[in-house]
Amino acid sequence: MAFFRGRYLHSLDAKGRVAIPQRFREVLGGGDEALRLVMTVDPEGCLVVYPEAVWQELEEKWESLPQMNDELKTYLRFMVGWASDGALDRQGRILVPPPLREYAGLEHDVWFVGVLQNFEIWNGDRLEKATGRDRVRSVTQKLSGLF
Amino acid sequence: MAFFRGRYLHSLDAKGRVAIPQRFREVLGGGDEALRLVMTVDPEGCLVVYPEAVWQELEEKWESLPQMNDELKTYLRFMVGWASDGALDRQGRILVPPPLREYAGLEHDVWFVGVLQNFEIWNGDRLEKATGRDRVRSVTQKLSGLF
DNA sequence: CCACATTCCCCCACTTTTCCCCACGAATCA
DNA sequence: TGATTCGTGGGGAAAAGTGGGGGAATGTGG
Repeated sequence: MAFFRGRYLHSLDAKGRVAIPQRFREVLGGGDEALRLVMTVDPEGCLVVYPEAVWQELEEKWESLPQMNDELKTYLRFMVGWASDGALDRQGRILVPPPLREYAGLEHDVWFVGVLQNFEIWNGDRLEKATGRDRVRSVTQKLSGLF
Repeated sequence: MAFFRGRYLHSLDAKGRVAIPQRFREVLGGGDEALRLVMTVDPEGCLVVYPEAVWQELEEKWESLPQMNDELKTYLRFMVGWASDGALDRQGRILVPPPLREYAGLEHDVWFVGVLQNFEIWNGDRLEKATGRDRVRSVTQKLSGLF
């Protein structure tokens, strides 16, 4: 299994396009088909991008859950409601739809961050706050039970 | 099982490359295949380097945990988000990507420090602060229950 | 149903980074 | 003192990221 790893600084051009880091394209392209992906938002304030196959597994899981649950409905309104699917253009870029761009506060410089099964797209300042050393140290304490 | 031990002063060249100490290469190359490794960051402010096999075990463990957990997500954003995998070039060097170089404050002189299963790469001043006698003395006290 | 504006995607061109390869110098050992 | 090993430096081809022009597609308003 190949995973998304690492962080890369890329730039969103005037047309709202960004190049996906080459390393991420390799992971996406397990078999070298179309490289389709689904992009949505994360409550932390960034965008999340899934390979289409991974996203579809999530959808099936959601489908199988009790649909009357209000919390689930709220969650789906968020995750699915923001979702945008697309493919890479021939230069390996994706187009970030204006609402998503605005949600994540993306200007010219954006960070790609790999987190195993998917990757995220961040505004630099927000990323720094979310992954600062202090924050990580305190989180590590709480996790120590898990592994 | 061979372990990483000792400290070595090497230099990062203008292109961001450093030679891995020969003793470490021997440990990495249990069988003399590709010598692949994964480099990431540590909250203490240095870089950590794992043989690829060791790193993959970590990833598998993380994958098996509940993915909705916010603390885990923060942790992965940090550990995996900074990770960079690579191989040694024919001179036994690795390329330290600019974001990692900056994170760890690496300039020309860098220290390699072996810590059993993995090794670290340090800026000299930071290493001195992190391993000063006073600090180690106080830490040793707290450990006395463990062994 | 037809103009018109807008969005999207292809192509091309430029710059920067990465990764080969070769070569030098210091240290070690015979 | 020659030979080998190890760390260091640089040249150059290839790859990756960036930006812009223009045609096709889409959607909107008359």
